[in-house]
Amino acid sequence: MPAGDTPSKRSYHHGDLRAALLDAAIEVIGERGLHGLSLRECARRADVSHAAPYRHFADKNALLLAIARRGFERLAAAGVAAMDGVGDPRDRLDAYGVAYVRFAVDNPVLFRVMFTAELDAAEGVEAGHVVDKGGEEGDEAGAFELLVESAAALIDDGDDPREAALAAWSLPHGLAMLVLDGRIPPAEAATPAQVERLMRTIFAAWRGPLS
Amino acid sequence: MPAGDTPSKRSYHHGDLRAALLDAAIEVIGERGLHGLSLRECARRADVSHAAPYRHFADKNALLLAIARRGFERLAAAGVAAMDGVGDPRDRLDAYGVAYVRFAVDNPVLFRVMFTAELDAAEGVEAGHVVDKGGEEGDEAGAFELLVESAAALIDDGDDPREAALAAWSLPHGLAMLVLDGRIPPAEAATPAQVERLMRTIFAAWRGPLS
DNA sequence: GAAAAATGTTGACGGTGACAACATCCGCTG
DNA sequence: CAGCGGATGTTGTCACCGTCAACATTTTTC
Repeated sequence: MPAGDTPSKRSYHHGDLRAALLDAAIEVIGERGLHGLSLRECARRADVSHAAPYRHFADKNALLLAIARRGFERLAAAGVAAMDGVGDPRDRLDAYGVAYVRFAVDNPVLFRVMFTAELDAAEGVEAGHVVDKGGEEGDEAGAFELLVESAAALIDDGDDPREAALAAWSLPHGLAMLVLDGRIPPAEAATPAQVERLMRTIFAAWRGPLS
Repeated sequence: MPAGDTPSKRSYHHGDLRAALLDAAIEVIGERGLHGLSLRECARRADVSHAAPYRHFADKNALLLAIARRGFERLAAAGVAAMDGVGDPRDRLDAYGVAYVRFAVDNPVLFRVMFTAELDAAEGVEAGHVVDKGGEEGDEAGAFELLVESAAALIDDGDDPREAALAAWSLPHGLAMLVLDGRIPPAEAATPAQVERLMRTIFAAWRGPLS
């Protein structure tokens, strides 16, 4: 029973290892990339033995899934917040798109894990938002539903608003991916402000569709 | 010399191990996903010892990069072919987008490796096409240049055609990603024909921008 | 206060990427 | 045709990783 422990050390138990592991994982991915992530390294950074993570995550994949879940929650919140108070449906789609790309640029690791991991095929994530199977509330409607509603106001009756929403989703998603992959010349997307301007230009050019 | 060799065993040397490894790798990724790829498994499938791949690829990353290179070549070819003979600039953009998504759906492994791998940061790939440093011909202009040209004919003088081309690139790219990730409800994108119809609907809705 | 559940540790196993040293084969020069 | 050198494939090895089982410690519950 080690007595004189440093301010942080909680002797045997960690306190909130689960959260610490998630943070460590995000940090590691940011430094070494997704394939450079290892549970052991996360354990090391959390000052814990190499097998400790298995008390909180069944699997390496489970850890990534938890990260993705966190990301989807934040993305949905950002989308909802961006559309909040915006009345015109087209402006709502614009606002959503801008928030979407902004989120991706501000949280590259989360966004990558959300959409790059192969945990996709594995259940737990669906249609852009996390599925809470047997979850507590399940009140997370997903920002996609709001997209559909906004798109519905823009198209002819009889057309499928979900397809319009997909169009409204695909553009920011593609742009975000290209920016994150560095596929857009740095000259075009060096600073965040530049990215936002580019985004707005593109969305403006794209305005007028969906009808 | 070649001689009448039995279909398989070529005594000591393989014949064309490099290509065999690429094929094996694509196969493995298709079966087990990107993170399930291992050089040793590729070597096994090529009937070769576990270190043989290192005579052809400096690195696991080098293998992936070679796959990405192959993909970009084919994608560019498909894009060029799709636009060939199409006169109207807007129709050219449409044709490119359709070919783009079609390529992604038809070659999910290639597309994934092209845009998901972290080899992006490492040089060798740039702005959607492979950079042939000191390569032989380097005549690969990249389909992106054709996009820029087509977009240039659609926008006001003074606007940057590259930004318009980015808009024209982002939409199919995002759609392709979402389809590949299974993020689009299967009901919307179950069969290839369905995907193509969806694509055309989206592009039609999107028509009229860029001016 | 003891049993039970939760959490953390140690040790082990097979698989993997990467390298070094060695073996074999091919093509070329003389 | 001899043989030599480079290309290609092999064996052996090392550290690291994911995962599990067995064990230790702490907290919670009755």
